[in-house]
Amino acid sequence: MIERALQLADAESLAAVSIRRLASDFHVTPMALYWHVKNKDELLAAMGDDFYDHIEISDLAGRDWFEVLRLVVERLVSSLRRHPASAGLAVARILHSERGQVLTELTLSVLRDAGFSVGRSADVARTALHTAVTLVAGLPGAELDVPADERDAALARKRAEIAALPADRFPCLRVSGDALTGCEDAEDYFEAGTEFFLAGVQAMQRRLPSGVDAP
Amino acid sequence: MIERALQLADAESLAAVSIRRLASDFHVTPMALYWHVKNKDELLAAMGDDFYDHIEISDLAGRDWFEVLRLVVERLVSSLRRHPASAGLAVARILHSERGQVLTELTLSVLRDAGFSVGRSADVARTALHTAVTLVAGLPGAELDVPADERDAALARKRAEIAALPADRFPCLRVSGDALTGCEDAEDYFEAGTEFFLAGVQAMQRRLPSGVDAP
DNA sequence: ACCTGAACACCGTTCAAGT
DNA sequence: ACCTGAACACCGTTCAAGT
Repeated sequence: MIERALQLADAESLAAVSIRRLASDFHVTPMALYWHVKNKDELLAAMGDDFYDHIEISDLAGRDWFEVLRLVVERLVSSLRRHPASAGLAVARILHSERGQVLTELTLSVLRDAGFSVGRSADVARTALHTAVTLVAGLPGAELDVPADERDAALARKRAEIAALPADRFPCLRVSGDALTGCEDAEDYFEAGTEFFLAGVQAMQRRLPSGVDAP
Repeated sequence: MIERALQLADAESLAAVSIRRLASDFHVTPMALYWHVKNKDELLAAMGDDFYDHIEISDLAGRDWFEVLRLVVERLVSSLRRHPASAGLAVARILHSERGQVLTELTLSVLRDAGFSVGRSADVARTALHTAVTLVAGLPGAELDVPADERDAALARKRAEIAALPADRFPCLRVSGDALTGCEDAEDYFEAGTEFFLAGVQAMQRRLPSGVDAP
């Protein structure tokens, strides 16, 4: 049922996921679902939890802090990519999911070891999750708020609108139209996004008082 | 009407914004609103456009590219902070809003001048917007998905749950509970988030072949 | 243990009609 | 130019009842 909801979100949109719609997919009355789930919020929660249930974390311990951080973002990204239309649900669930808790604890602990203060560690950990979610949910050209069979048309419309802009006032925008609305290589995109985040963290660490832990 | 919708989103939640609810606030039938707005999507679009209508851009030209980039993020953030619960609506509207187009053109043009390729400029510009939205919508402790009068209680519940975690397995999480769920100083938070983004951009620029434009 | 039927309070939206 | 009434197809949810 959760799996079906995640599929439905990707195929049509997260907005298309409803108790009644799922019930009719299962040839059952809407009220039948209330046996399996307390209410719709719990359904969405279970969808968000799913992402953490599919992340490998047991092999992360005992590595360099920076490598752990990179792996955490990479694994978040690849887990979220399984169901991009629901990726946003993961943020609210990380501290309610058992594995989300373990992942957070591990991330915070390597950041503290690297010299970040409690506050900064929390900032970086939060940003790691937000980065992963934003990368996946914001993949240019994915058009996740639109049914799958209308995505090509929606994207074409978007590009036509940019191309129709006056060339004298919007020269950069016009040459960047395709780059803004689409993505040549998704793997490159996710790797670049992850590197961008890691570069920010490194810059932050360089400003730390070296040799001693931050307060 | 748009202003009322934005207020309602902040006071209760974006989900509370409905045609029928707005109509009843104005002591009018739901169908009356359809005279002023084509449908609900157009209402949400107008809410998203509002953010760009309140950004000053005319004084941005003729400055150093890095200063422009900082100002763009800062102004996006302060405009989005006017109505944080609706901040997410801005992403879909930037290229449909007149001032959003101008802002994007300006941003892309300073990035191109700084030596970034078309693709990288698009990446950085997109990330600038996503950063601003994520910072505002993700302000720890804001609890924007919950009615304003339940936010304190929701936050307290969240913190209690973290405090109830087993101390042996989640030591870092427990000491970071408050830092993860709340924010001591919002101004510091937004400034640090902006600096984090800018540090990533700087790291990216340092990798550029110097003296020549990237392909 | 799992599902149904009837009911209620909500949604967005259309269309013809009113002033 | 601006609003209403009635109607339709959707929502989530409760509660008592069925097997």
